[in-house]
Amino acid sequence: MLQSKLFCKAKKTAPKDAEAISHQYLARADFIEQSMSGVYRFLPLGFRVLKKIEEIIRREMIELGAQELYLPVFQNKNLWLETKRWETFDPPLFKIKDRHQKETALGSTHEEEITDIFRKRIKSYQDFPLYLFQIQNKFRNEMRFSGGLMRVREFLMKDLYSFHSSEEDLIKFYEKVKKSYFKIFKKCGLKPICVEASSGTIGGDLSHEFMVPCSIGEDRVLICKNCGFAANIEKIGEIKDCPKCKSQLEKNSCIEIGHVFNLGTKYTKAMNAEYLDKSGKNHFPLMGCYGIGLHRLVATIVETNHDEKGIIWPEQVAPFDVHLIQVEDNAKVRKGAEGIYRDLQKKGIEVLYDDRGKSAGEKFAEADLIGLPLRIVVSERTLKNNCAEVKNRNKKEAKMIKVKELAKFLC
RNA sequence: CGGGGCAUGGUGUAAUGGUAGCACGAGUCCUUUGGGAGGAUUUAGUUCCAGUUCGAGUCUGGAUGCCCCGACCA
Repeated sequence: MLQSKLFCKAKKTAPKDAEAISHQYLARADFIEQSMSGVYRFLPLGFRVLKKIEEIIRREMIELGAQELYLPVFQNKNLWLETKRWETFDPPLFKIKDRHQKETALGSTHEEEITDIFRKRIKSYQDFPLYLFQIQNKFRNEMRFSGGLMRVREFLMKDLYSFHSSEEDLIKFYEKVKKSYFKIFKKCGLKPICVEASSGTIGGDLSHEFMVPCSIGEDRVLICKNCGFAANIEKIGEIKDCPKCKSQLEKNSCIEIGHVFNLGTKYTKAMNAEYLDKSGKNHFPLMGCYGIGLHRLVATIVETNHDEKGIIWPEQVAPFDVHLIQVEDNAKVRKGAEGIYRDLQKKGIEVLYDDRGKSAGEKFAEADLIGLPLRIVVSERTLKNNCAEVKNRNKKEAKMIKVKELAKFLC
């Protein structure tokens, strides 16, 4: 991608309302733009990040044996009446009326939808287990929106639902999903801790949250450094000593980036979704649901991967792999840079090529702000030795690499 | 939903009730190019509706929007 053609234009100043560092950098680097309170537009750079994360998650879900589907945003009121969640307003639904005054809602979660699909076509024990997931926008009528992408009213979410014929099978899968979540978050450059949580309004007997320690986090988590026990303060209250080993607990602010629930038979019972076992007896299947909020994930990645100059994208979620910068806009330098641009692209490396006539300092500052993992500088000075300068965004020192060996060096 | 705050070009800011100005950005042209360059030129603003006043960005009332704190959440 030629930066001269890139729709996103870096800015020197952030909107004055942006307090969270992730909000400031994402806005300044022009990844996102606010449209209204709690609603954000993803511009081309931001969208590329979203797509990268989506693909990491999708691959892991498929690895788990889950099948992807796509459910409607419009939710049937009757389904929500069945589970008695329509009136409780929990999770906070956006209720709307059509022109015939018929009520419907925008999806805030999809347990009702998925259970309805399930009960219409699963009748036998032979169909278990079943795993279905989607990556789709959720709408939540929260009391308040805050922190840029941290808490918004419309956000992209991966939601996975599992159906089981035995508790044992559910627990086994539940643990598998937890492992898979750790893999996903690691690829996103995050090191979350898994904590016991209260299930809140989604319901169920058991749930775990994935928490990333961060000062702007809204959750308070108690961690035992001795035995590794960790729990949301919401679940266990303000206790001082570890319930497992009696050591002193440490209090941490955390961002919740994922949540897994053992729902038991809450939804299958409420919606009368039954199946027949071997002996022809009716049973309610057990359910699990597992969510990751992608907008918050983007914000959390930036919150925990930046320096005073800008974002430092983890490799796998960066909008491009390489930021190629030409210093001095003359025929020789341009020819050198264009050659590298073509070579790298041929190798399947995604390159953002700064071909603009801006000053070197300005280009470097913008490159640091945008935060691609690798920066390659081409100038008269480097070309004199048939070299280009290669620098990691998260390192101070740069290396001179022969232009001919660049592609090989990077692969 | 309760409490607090703010509202001026795209962004950040100024203007005793009396000419809406500055900087950055953006556009065009020229000169520049190793850490946010210079010149020329162009562009664009008082959230909305009432009221007070000879005169309102400024005062009053209302609406709307946005931010922060609490409860809620991925």
